[in-house]
Amino acid sequence: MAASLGLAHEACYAAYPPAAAASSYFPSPPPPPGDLVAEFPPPAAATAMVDDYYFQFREEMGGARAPGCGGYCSPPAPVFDNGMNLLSYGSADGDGRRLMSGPAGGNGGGRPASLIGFRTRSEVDVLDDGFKWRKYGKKAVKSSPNPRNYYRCSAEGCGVKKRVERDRDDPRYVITTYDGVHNHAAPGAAYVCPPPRGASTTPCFSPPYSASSAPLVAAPSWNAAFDAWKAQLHAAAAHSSESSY
DNA sequence: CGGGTTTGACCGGCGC
DNA sequence: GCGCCGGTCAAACCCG
Repeated sequence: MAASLGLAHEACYAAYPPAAAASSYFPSPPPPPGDLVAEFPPPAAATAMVDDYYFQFREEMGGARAPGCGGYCSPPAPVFDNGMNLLSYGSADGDGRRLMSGPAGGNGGGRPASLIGFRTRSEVDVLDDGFKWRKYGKKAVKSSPNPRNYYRCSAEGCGVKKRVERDRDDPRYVITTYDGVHNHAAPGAAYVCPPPRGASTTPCFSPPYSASSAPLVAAPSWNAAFDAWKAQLHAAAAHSSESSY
């Protein structure tokens, strides 16, 4: 079965300052590929490369500026059915340990069915991503001075979970890890648009424009674009392995 | 009163 | 086997 890309929602996370939109999303430079995939065997070079390219992809696709707010909006945060282990993103914390874990994340049974995490520079801990979440736990983790919060999708029958915690090294960043694929549409796509720097830090939660006219990368095209990227990467990886090994 | 949050307890995996 | 740790449960609590 081909790995499918299940779109999580149509929200966007914004980060500022705008001038550094891309680097606001991800560490600069990105964490070493080895860290990204260390938890998910096999840590094939190709996989690491895909992860690396994924950063670039999101940076390139994430520069669309949302009118009416001071931030830049990233593409929708995807939740992937990644049988291909493509999107396991997690920056290593200070100890070099994984940030992501979970029933499927442990090495006991293979890779996670769908797991993606990302960093967002935000002063609010919980970013509205268009889905309704219910908090079910809070835990102090040894590897970080900041507590980790656990959320579950409130939709009946939807088992998607997410973990939210402040970056240990830079508390200005929120690390959100999604685990699972939503089996329903977002109840209300929300756009989180931090105001310009210096202004109130209260995010706006209503879309500043209709989804149809949004200059953001629309969900389907984002998926399609990423699919194209994957195809390129696999082709490149195949070519590279042929010529290098 | 219903739904969400808080928080301590509990459980299972893992390393020693 | 034991202790540590992360993840989850569930009762109490809070709030609209």
